[in-house]
Amino acid sequence: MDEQRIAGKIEAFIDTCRRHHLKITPQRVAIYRELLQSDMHPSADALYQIVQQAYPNISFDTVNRTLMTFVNIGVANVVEIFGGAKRFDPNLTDHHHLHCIQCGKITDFHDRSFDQLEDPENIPDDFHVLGKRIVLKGICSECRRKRSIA
Amino acid sequence: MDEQRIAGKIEAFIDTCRRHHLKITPQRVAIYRELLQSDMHPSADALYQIVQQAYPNISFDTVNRTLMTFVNIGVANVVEIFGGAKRFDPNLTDHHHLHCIQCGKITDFHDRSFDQLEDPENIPDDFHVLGKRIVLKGICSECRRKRSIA
DNA sequence: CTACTAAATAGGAATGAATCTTATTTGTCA
DNA sequence: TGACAAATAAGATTCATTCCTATTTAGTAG
Ligand SMILES: [Mn+2]
Ligand SMILES: [Mn+2]
Ligand SMILES: [Zn+2]
Ligand SMILES: [Zn+2]
Repeated sequence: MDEQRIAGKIEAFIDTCRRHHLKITPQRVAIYRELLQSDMHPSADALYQIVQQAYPNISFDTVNRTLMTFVNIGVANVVEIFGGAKRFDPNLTDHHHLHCIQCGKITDFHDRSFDQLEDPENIPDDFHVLGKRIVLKGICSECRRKRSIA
Repeated sequence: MDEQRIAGKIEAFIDTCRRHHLKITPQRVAIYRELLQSDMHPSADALYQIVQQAYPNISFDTVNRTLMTFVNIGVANVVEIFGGAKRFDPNLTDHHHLHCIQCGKITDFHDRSFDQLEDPENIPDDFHVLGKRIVLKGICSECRRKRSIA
């Protein structure tokens, strides 16, 4: 993502914060920026390690709390995992995930036909669907290579 | 699931254990039986509470370790979650999940057209797909009712 | 610009989930 | 039946998350 686009996203983020009467703190903006720049669906701790480089005495709690705030105001999501630490995603567009069961890497993929799937008929008719995601479990290229060597 | 069907499943389970050179312990069978009987995708702790009634001095570690063994030998799966404790699923058939973001309940649904979806074209061609699941996030009927009251 | 106030932060304690360690018990098989 | 590797119970440890509280700060009104 180029710096132009990031700047725009951060503008919009700041607007959203204002709408929710949240203060624009340097920590919040830094965390949001690093989340945007990362394409790996980082955990709170992974992001903490990164943000810490610029803010040496930021606390883990601030990173974690802030990420959950992002989820609450709708600028990020927690993604589906199979255990371990929560992983965060700033990509709000319709998309889906590849999940490497070997190394835990989570990769985006886009697919119009998946996005356009109708909600199924045979679900309890009083379940109110808010979002849909396809998760593909498998082995990523890197792990495949390592495997074929081993 | 009727007792007939459960008995059959347990037979098959015992065979699988033998094939993997795993001992048939009363704990293993009890944990597997309770997992089968539960349709709520229980956590290790939830299952521990249940199995404990019949085996008062079973340990949590045994339940947890045993569930992970089930995953390893392919008689159960860890299902996709958005944080919190792992949830286990003995249903190996092609199916998908409704996820209540309010109460955390995970409900099965079956849908032929979802099962039959082709793997998408535009994924890294060296990602080896092992399984596909659709997750619908939303609000379940109970939580909807509670909400409309509140 | 200054002062005020509610919100946010840092840092550490507490809780929850999963795993590890070790002594003991128990299936399995000869 | 006896030997032995595997499995278990119980508690300790590690990792993830949330809570607590004193301090700092963004936003705002004067
Ligand atoms: Mn994503
Ligand atoms: Mn299921
Ligand atoms: Zn991988
Ligand atoms: Zn619910």
